[in-house]
Amino acid sequence: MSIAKTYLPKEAEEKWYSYWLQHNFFRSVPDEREPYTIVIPPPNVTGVLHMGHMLNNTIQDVLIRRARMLGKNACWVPGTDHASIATEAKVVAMLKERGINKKDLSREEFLSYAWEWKEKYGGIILEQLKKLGASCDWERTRFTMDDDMSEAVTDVFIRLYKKGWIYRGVRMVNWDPQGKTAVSDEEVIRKEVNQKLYYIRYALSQEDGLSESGGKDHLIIATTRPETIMADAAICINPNDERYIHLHGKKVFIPLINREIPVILDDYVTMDFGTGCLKVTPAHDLNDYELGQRHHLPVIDILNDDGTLNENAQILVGEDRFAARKKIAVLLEEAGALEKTEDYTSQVGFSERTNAAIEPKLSMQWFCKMQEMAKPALDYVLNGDVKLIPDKFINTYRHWMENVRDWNISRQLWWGQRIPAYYLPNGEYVIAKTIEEALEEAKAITQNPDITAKDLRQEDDVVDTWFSSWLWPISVFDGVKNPDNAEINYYYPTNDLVTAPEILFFWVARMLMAGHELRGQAPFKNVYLTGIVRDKQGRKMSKSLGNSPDPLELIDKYGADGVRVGMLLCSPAGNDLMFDESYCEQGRNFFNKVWNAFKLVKGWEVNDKLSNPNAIAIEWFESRFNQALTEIEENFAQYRLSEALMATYKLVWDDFCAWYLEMIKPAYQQPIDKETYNRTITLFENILKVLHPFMPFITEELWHDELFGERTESDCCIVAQLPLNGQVNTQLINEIGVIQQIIANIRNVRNSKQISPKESLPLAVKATSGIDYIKYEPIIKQLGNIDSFTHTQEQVEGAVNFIGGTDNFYITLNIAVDKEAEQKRLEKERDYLTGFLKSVNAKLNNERFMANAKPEIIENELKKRTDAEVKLKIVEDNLSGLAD
RNA sequence: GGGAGUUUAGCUCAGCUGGUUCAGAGCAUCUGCCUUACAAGCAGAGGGUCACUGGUUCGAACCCAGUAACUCCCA
Repeated sequence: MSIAKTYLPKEAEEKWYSYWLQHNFFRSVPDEREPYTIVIPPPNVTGVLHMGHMLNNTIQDVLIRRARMLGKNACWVPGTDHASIATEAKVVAMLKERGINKKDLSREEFLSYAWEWKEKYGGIILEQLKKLGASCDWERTRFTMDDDMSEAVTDVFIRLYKKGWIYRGVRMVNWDPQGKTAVSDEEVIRKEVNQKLYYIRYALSQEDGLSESGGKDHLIIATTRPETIMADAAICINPNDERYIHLHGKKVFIPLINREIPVILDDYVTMDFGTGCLKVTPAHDLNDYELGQRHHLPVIDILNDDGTLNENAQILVGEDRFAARKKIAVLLEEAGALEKTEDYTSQVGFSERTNAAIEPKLSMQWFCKMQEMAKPALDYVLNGDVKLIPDKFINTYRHWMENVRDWNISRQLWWGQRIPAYYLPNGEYVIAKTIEEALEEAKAITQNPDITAKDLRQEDDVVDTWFSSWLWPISVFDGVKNPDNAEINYYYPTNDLVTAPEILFFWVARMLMAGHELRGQAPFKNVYLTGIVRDKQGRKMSKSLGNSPDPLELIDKYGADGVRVGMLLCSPAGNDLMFDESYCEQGRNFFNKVWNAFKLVKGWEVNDKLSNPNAIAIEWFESRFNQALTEIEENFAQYRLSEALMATYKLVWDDFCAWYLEMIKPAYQQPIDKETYNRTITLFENILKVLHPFMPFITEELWHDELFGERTESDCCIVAQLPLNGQVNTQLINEIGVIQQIIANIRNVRNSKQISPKESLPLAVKATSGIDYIKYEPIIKQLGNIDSFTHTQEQVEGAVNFIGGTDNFYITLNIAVDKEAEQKRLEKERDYLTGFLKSVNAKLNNERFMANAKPEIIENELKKRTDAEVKLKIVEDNLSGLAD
């Protein structure tokens, strides 16, 4: 069987992915092996695959594949998240396109549309992940609104309610007027916005003849929200503000509506911001709300849920808040109440989901107490039971957990798990899993046996999506409803969680809370936090900027293996990565290199009669391989995936292809001996194993080549066991290091003298180092194209020389040596060595150094000294030889 | 305003407990090569005041203090 000139990723990818599926290699069921578990951060059903997913899932797949090859029972649970706000918005938009208004639908009707939408689009990302090679156990695919997952959510709600950790209350919430729902603090994105600061004149009440005493009949406030003046409950000034002493105890009129409000004193007010007079609008600003509470001010809510002004506003009723802002500015101007406007930039919150400007709004919501749950969740991280990688996130995490506020868990939406609260006609409510249970309880608390299900009304709100996804690592194994089942006992706690730092609080912290509360154990041991994928200019990749490549096109262009390698090459843990397609190109070049190396080996003819001349090369590479294995292992242990990949890359490209294969490569059209051939095939197989987690497809493709002999159906690279660490001959590695130096020097001489690599050269060595060059002669000859290699005690006249290790080498050329240039070069080297020696001696002659430095460091300095002395002598000898 | 982080070659990053030939890698660049696995390649080379200023130390990219720039989080 011959092998194609280049590797064709697409064919191999399709072929092997379905082969793996057919043979159930991704499947995991509990057995006696050690489990290794990852639950996928479930992507939103609304999403399409973006570069963040590519990175995140490449990392997870590398970890999972490696664990599988280490003999663990690797289980990667996939699934999707229902993403209540985002999905509901999509469905509403879809309905709108079809000419259907959500308001005209019943809850049930709307939900059936939503499910229809989910069935159609909800699995797209998972399908796309398959193209990347993701080895998830697809039989375990879960959705956060699967019946049993939802039941778990209800159970947990009831459990926490019974503990007194869930309560209902009026709070200032972040209101999304477009989604018409409250959103949590974490779902509000603050952005700098260019606004105007309106300076508005409020007339003072004249009842006590103030205009004479104060000389003024008005005060001026500065606000960015003039449309909320109708909701003002007071004007607040700082009691220490000397400019306004005359206002103490006075009252003012709100312009346009002429409602009278008091002037109150509170040192909350910053004197040097605006005019120092603050309008207090308790219904529409969190700080004002708290101020209002302190001063017992009325709460006047002038906004409807959709952001339009209501009757309480008296004017501009029905206008949208932003339209109202423009109009009221005109009205104020006309009324002579607008002093001036100024440009002003400030932070405004926007809904993460709908991008609508968030409106602080008072409303009745359900809350989950955080205090008790935050403590153990923080402790897991602080005492190291759960490791954050990189650990710089511990500080942020701690800060958040120590300042956590109660979690608003209700959402005024339909898509999600409906809150299991049932209201009685008298306004009381009961919490129950079903309406039947609710009815029982209602009868009990009201002492009224005649209550029927019809008298009960279930809460309209659903719970926040995170209230279901915080159960994810437990509920995917049915561990909420059946806390002692075999699966959860086997797979929980999971090993690694790979996610973005942005959702450290949203999700990771809450999973820790739920894990502790429900199982007394953190849900995972390590949290690997990936960076944000940015473009070359450092901008976050986004649809609106259009700066994100289409992942599937990338896979098409560079192969899944190329893209995987490309992603990892530029992804240090926790740091953002500046993605550039050239990384994928590098990945593609890499697998191409592997392919070509394979072609070389495959092309060899074996002659049984030949003896093995390559024992040293083989032993050297085996040692290097074992050394690299350790290095790779250490990198993985520290989650330095890009470095593990780089170590693999260099092992394959440099050590194996550039050195080993060149060392053993038979001359053109010459056969190779059997032993070298067989050993090389084994080495190649080991290389495929090490490469597999990074490049699953090409390695599987090559694995099945007949070069490796017959394979049984289930003998696949994906389930092969990684090679064990073997012996490392350090002396051999060091000596080959010197040999490599010598060869580089020979090539350099050729290059600088413009001698063709085809022209063989004579090499002589004057050795004192004790390296047995005879042993390495075949390698030097083969790689340096040397025809004779002689040992000498004398300097070789008229030859070019160089130092390899601490020995002096000569190449006699049949062209004259440029003595002057040679002298200059040697002088330069002499000066360098002299300087170097001086600095080493300075250390060694320093009493404090000798007294304080560790023995091995002193030993090292001594070695540096002897080496430098030897080299200096060589250089000086060569110099005097040149002078003769 | 508060907190955290970053700053090392043209780019992206390593650099562990301060001590290995006066700081390493990959990519990019330059030079020479279509050398029979690979031009998606081979061989070689150049490239750094470790942000800045002080301090500690026999010794600092690394520890300490300050400054600057950038990024993120919270208000």
